Amino acid sequence: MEKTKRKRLEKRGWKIGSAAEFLGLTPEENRYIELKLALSEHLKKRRRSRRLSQETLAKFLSSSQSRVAKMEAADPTVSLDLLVRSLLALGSSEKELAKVIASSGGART
Amino acid sequence: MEKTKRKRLEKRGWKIGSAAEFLGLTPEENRYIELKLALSEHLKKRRRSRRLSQETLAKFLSSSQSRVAKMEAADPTVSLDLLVRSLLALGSSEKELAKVIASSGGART
DNA sequence: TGACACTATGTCATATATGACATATCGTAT
DNA sequence: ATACGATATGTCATATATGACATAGTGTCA
Repeated sequence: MEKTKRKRLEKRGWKIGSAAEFLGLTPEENRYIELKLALSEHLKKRRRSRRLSQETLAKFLSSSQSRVAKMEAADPTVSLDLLVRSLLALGSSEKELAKVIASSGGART
Repeated sequence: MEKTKRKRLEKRGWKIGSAAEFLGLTPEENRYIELKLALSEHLKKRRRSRRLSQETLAKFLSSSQSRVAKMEAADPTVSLDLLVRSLLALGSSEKELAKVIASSGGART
């Protein structure tokens, strides 16, 4: 289960941290990454519910298709700034962002 | 009141947007900035409640006093990433972040 | 007054993020 | 099969963020 996660993250290019302990990430790095993952998944959902292609969304955001793809893949080179600005541009409310972020934590209801 | 805000932001180095309309910012830019302001204020609060100096916090974050000052001043050169990572490092929960972000919106209770 | 801890501001070399582009892969029709 | 729209992946030049450092300002205490 943690192995799976490791693969999932390594595959995505996350080679964070230094020492070869546990998963190689500190709890804080982990929470930060989970937060980005949650936002990127939400972005994908929102785009799809609007029936937009990555290309169309990219133009709307003055970005490029490849960057949108990377956002949705939670590529390590995409910043929280870009994710948040994109979601705001897509019409997400602060409350909505808050919900997504809160859920990236304990996933408690 | 809006004049005040403009000064407040311009003074801080925010020279966003292009055209000279209203405040020079689109609603999305504005919401993005408010979000950063909310986080930076929260960071200041959290640091103070822990009775840490900027210098001490900086070392803890492997950063520098000047960058901490800029974080707290919501300087345009500080990223959401840095703000969020700092707050997580300071022990903020996802729920807490969510609250701060939600409040940066309508400020509804 | 000066000395002090703390904070703010400006600059810079380096590190990281970004849009753009090419190209590959996938899905799903015909 | 092939063709086509969408998505993924890799690279690169440029843009932006970062830590570090110097220095200036601010408050407080003797």
